[in-house]
Amino acid sequence: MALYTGVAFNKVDRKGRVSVPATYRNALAKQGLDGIAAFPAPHKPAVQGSGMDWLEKISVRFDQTDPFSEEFDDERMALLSQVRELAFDGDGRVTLPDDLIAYAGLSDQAAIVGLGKHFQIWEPAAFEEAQRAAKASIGGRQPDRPPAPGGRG
Amino acid sequence: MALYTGVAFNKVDRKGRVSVPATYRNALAKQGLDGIAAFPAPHKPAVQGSGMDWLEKISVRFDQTDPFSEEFDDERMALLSQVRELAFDGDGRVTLPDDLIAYAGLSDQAAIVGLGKHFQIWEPAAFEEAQRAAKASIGGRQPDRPPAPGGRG
DNA sequence: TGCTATCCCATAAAATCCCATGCTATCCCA
DNA sequence: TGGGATAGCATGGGATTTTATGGGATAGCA
Repeated sequence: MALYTGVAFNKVDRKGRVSVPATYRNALAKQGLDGIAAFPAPHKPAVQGSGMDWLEKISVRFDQTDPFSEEFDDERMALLSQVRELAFDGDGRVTLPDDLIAYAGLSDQAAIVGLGKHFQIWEPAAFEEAQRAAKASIGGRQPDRPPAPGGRG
Repeated sequence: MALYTGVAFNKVDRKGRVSVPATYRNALAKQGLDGIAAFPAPHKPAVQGSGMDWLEKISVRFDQTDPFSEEFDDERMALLSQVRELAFDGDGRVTLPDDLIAYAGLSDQAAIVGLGKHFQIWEPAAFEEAQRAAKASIGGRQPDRPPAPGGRG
């Protein structure tokens, strides 16, 4: 299984398009996926992304009860109604919907942050701040500059 | 496998027609279906829609229960007897019957809400409220960390 | 013949595709 | 090992195609 790592600072153009780092795309392509699933990251002002395989895993869980059970109704609606399936254009970009752009506070640049099995898209300044806070909270020594996505470190 | 996700706010015109989002139509078309199955959503003031696959699936589930049990009899009748097949017109719209419009309280706008294997058609304000409630009820639980079945973490 | 449901066409807006351009990293060869 | 050639990537913008939507024409039915 591929892991998303590193950070890329890419442009958000006037049409709301963002290049997904090639390393991510390659990882997704190996799974036969030609796009990503995106939704508002819980608790964070960011867009969370992953492969559609993740989405299918989620949905299976929702279908385990009888059709009249209300057990998962809330989760289904809270989650699935906010998920967007974004296909790559011919050049490996996705177009972010307006509501997700607004949720993450994006303007013309985006930090695409690898987090293992998923990744997040941040407004760069907000990301720097969140990263600073994260480093402080773990207290360890960290490199000043994050490695490029999928980089050799 | 295709999943219905995201929300579309579409018009309900004076003839009761609603555009089904193109992404949904494509998914339905793969099932060889040129329309949707629609019925009152259980427990919710909304129209529930799906392809035939979903109906077959729940039908099977009904049949797996103890044949002498009356547990699902009422529900089965309530649901399956109310299912209507709504065909697409040439432009990918369906005409909602008056009783379903009334049941969902629709006027001139509809929120078409993806819920995985099925979707629902809501009056927009009612949907916003339901979504807010749903989010609140699950808190910020991470989607990859499902609650134990039957439990509310 | 009046009403309703279905089909068909027109249009504006939006999403998608396609190509061109620098730039950078990689490869190849002397 | 230097340096040019090559391929891959991020980006911009325009052309094209799809969508969503409104309205009218047509056909079916009571």
